[in-house]
Amino acid sequence: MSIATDNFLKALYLLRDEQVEAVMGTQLAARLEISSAAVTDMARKLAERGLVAYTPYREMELTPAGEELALKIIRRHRLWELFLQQVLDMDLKMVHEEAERLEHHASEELMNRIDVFLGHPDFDPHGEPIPRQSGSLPEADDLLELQQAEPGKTYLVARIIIREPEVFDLFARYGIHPGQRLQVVQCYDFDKSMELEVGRRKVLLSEGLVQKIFLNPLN
Amino acid sequence: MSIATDNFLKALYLLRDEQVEAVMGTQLAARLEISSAAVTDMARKLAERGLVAYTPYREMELTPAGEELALKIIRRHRLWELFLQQVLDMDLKMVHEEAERLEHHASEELMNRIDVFLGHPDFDPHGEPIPRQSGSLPEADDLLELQQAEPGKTYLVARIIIREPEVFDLFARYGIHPGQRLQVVQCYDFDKSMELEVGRRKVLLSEGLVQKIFLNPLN
DNA sequence: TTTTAAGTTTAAGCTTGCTTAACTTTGCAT
DNA sequence: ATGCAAAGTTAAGCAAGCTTAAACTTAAAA
Ligand SMILES: [Mn+2]
Ligand SMILES: [Mn+2]
Ligand SMILES: [Mn+2]
Ligand SMILES: [Mn+2]
Repeated sequence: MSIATDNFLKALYLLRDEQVEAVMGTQLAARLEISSAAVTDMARKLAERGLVAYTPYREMELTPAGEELALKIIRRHRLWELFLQQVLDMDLKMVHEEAERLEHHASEELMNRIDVFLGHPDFDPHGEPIPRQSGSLPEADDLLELQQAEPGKTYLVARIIIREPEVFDLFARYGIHPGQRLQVVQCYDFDKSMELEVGRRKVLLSEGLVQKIFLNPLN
Repeated sequence: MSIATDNFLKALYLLRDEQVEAVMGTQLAARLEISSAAVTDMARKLAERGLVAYTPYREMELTPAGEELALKIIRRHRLWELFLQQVLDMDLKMVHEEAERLEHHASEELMNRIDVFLGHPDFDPHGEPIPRQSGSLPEADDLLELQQAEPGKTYLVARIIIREPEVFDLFARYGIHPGQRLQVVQCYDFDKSMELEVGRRKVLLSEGLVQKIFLNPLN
């Protein structure tokens, strides 16, 4: 497995996971920042190796073998993220960028030691589940979308799903991260933006930002 | 900088450091496990970039710019080694192999955090000096070669220089590692092998093994 | 049913880092 | 001084992972 195939399998898994529809080559190309010609190329190669189910001009899917590999890479990524955050106190954005590279270069043995060091953790610093060595995924509690939250009640940020690097900074600046407690001050139904109280501070979030946040009720 | 150039510059620096004579292409080829044609190729490319002083059919040398880069990579390597040993309790052999890859893939920022976490350490787990961010090298105490050690006196292992993977295991099995105290039991002048007491155990070392060990007198 | 736009594939080509095989140069031993 | 072995270089070629441009397929609109 090379870096390029690691990243391809991972992107295919994550895209599939994020949406209802089948994954199209253009999406993969956009996510991986390569041309769609390169995507076709890689798809053919991985199909030959039995990792991707692929028919020309049709959407593509991971085979069970491909999914198994994808989960291994995601496990590495998320273990690195948590390790770097816990041990070296790196912020969410750095941690992701660093893990994007380190995921390809640590031995199995090293990853297992990191796993043990962290006490076989279930979630990474974004609140995303860390696949286990067996390939199974820890069950997340049923999380509440921030949209569904009731004004006045207090919640705990459980998970933040961000793709855009700028947004990491934004949330960091406003203190929004997994584990943080917050309250809804008001919902603006006309454009679905919300006003929150995070710590002592009031924050206004657009719909796009609101959709990135998932909560657990605080007992 | 790519992995191949990183490794080339590092190997050139270390070979130069290990021996009196100038570095020959064959040595570099052997160390990097590539053909000498590939060495010539890389030498030309790095000469163009001002990192290596190179004239065809003559030995090659790092330029000051090349040396600066080499030291940066060595710094990364040794910081990773110490980090993996201290934090994840990996053994000397694993630590080296892991560092051989990780040295190319961590950001400056991550390396600095590791440096701070370790308290700006001066030596790696082999006893080799860790180049500072400035590029300077911590001065090692004047170490004693094991050959020069006097029977009866007690010493501290300060530094172990190993290239051969099997030897890591051998030394590990006999408990020989930096920080370990030992005594010379007897020197066999006829073939320069030595008998040591390491911990409670007696060990016989051939000349080749003896030459890998450097000591500090114990007060 | 034809047209069109979006998406995909093919073809040709580039770069890096390597290979082997044939050669040239160097310097040492005779 | 000559000849030879060791070291180094050149040439041709390969694989991976990309690129752009042109050709093609699909599905949906007109
Ligand atoms: Mn991530
Ligand atoms: Mn990656
Ligand atoms: Mn090392
Ligand atoms: Mn390396």
